[in-house]
Amino acid sequence: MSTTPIRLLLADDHPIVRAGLRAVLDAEPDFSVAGEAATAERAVELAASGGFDVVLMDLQFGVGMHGSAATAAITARPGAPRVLVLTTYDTDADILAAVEAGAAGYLLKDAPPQELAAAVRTAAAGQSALAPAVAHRLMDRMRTPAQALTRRELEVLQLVGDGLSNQQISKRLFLSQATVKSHLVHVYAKLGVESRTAAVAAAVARRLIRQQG
Amino acid sequence: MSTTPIRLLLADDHPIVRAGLRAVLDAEPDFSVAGEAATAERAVELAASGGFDVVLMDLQFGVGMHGSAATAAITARPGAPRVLVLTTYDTDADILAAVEAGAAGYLLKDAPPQELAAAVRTAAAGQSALAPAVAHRLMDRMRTPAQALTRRELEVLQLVGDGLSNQQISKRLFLSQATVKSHLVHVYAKLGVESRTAAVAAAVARRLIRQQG
DNA sequence: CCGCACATCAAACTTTCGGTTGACCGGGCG
DNA sequence: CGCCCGGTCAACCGAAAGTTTGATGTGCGG
Repeated sequence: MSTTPIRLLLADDHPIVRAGLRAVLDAEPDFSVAGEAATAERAVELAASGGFDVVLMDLQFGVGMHGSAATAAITARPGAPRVLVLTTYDTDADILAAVEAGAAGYLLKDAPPQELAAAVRTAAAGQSALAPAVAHRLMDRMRTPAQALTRRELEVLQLVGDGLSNQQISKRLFLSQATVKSHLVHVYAKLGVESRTAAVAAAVARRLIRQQG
Repeated sequence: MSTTPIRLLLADDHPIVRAGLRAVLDAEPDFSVAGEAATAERAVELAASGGFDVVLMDLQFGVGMHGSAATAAITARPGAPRVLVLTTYDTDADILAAVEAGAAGYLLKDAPPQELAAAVRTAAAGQSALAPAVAHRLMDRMRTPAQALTRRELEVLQLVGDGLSNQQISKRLFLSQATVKSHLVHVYAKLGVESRTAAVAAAVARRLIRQQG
């Protein structure tokens, strides 16, 4: 083992979660929590200033930059620390965004502490660390490609989420109702649901569309 | 100050959050974390066995009983500990359910530690502890009772937002479809919409219900 | 005690949505 | 070039959602 501890940066908007991570990780002799950030912007700033080996990054911050954007900003720099995403949701959109942003791992917050510590060591060693459940979801996606919604399908789905009827959507987009239905049928198939409200719920959960707020 | 510490029970499905709460609260000289529960069921069990003054209760557990149900179960017993709800969302549906279940307070997880400690002391003293943002929402509701949704209506609407059909909702809540429709008709009238998706969109915009994410 | 709000249910009705089938067109690619 | 995919549309039918009317029970406050 190395003689210098692994220096960690904790990025989460919840003080309670930061305290929990600090308590759990500082208990490990080879770890050293060297900084905390309550916003994604602050995490990018601190990571750029150097002095960290691994960043533990939340995805959903109350306000401001999203964790995946921060991850991309951090990993884009040469000699950047490894970023380990630690979040509550294991949705496809979140996982893919994190992986594409260059995350070295993806863990769920309900993971037991020893699993978390192991993942940090794996990431520090330059390897990938995916939670079993997350790895499983990625495998699923690979097995069934063509899950991605087309631009037009997302456009229709967004309007459904805004509360419009097929009639209203068809007028808004200068389409026939038949076309709107056609798009929605494809959306239902891709999302694995069978109603418009379920499609919206699934799409919001996967961050495919935005919900006002 | 009293000579005996306030004994706490932490109920949250995330080990990290429990560790964080423990770290933050054990630092207070007059607090003593006397137990942890990873499920709502376990929290009810432990609370019933006695030995706690205040329960810190999360609302969303990954599986099993909901936090508001657990709160109701705990506060229903004579000599029960005070329950302080500590969650991520400040929607009407969650807040009303918690308050009606007998919660002594409602805090958000992004609250600073000292606010949390203060709320625990307030709850232990037998008073109500509401986060400022939450208190404000409750005030708003009182001021405009006309279009306020009843608890039952919110409950139905939340399930609609989760993508369930009337049939599924009726089974989930042990109602007839007629009753579900009846509630929705009232919801539509109060929100000024005329479809379920529009109702969900309006409710999310007004933060009446929670949309995952 | 009476009224009112809330929650519950029933039945019949209209409208919208969901699912299917089939079709046309334009563009990208082997 | 021929093929497939994305986007467009039509007609149809059954299922679900939404509308209307009306009714019952319960609890709370004037």
